[in-house]
Amino acid sequence: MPELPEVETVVRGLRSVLPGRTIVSVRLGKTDFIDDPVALEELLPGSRIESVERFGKYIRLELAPRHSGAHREPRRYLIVHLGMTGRLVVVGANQPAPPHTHGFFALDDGRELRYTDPRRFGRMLVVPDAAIAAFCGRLGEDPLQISLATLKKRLAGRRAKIKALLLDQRVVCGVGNIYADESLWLARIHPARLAARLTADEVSRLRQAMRTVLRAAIRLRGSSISDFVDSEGNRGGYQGRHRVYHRHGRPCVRCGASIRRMLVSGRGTHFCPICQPPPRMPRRTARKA
DNA sequence: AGCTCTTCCTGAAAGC
DNA sequence: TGCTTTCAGGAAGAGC
Repeated sequence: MPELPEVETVVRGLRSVLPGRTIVSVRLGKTDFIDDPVALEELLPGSRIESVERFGKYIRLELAPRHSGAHREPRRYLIVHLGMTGRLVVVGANQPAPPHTHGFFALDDGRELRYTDPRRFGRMLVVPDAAIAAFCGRLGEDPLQISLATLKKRLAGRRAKIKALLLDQRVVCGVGNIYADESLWLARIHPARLAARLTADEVSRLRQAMRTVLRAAIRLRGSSISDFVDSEGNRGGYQGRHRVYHRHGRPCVRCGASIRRMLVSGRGTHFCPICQPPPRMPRRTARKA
């Protein structure tokens, strides 16, 4: 499942080939994951790609304004979220397309940007210049950028479990299930701890753990669990470095205890029961007699 | 308001 | 062995 390191890997690949290229035509397959398919078909052809950026788990292609006659259209952005199983690759337009390829964006150099997504949990939309700040503004800060003071502020007073908040993109953006579990293990914090109950030192360790884990994962070009591949179709290398994710029943590399799996806020959650001590049970309300 | 649960979808894995 | 059932998960929206 593409999270921050996987999306960063895809973005770096796309950045090496897309800027300067113009989209010449658009062909779509299934469109139920696209906000406005007609907008993609009408607004993208003739648009030159200026830059490729990541924000959270989103990919943002900046498109230069088109000129229609004397009229200059607004700058636009193509926003792509890979969801669970989305792939964004650039290949020769004559290459056969794998099943579930629902977006074909032909480029002016004979290649094609393609979007493949079996489960269609991804998302694709065009956002005009005037709306892009609001769209990006809904997200919290990037976990590689956020200051300790800001993170403390975001968690202060929150009675949700810390893992649920790490997955909430309005708190920090880009962390998903794998890197939430890996970061909490490195910081020695149980995923079901309430955010408001974390000590200042624990919040600091958590921030540092996210930075360590995410940077290492970027360095290894992400985790290929199910079918993640980068923009050239290559698998990542970080799946071999997972310490808890999908390791339930196997020994903790730090203390040897058996890694456990539980549900936290409906998510499969992996942790070490020794290194990550569980929260004390909430005080039971007084019972009559 | 804040938090958790449900829903969407398909392929892989578990179950019989 | 092979078919059927269950499950995983990002994020929007419903429900409590």
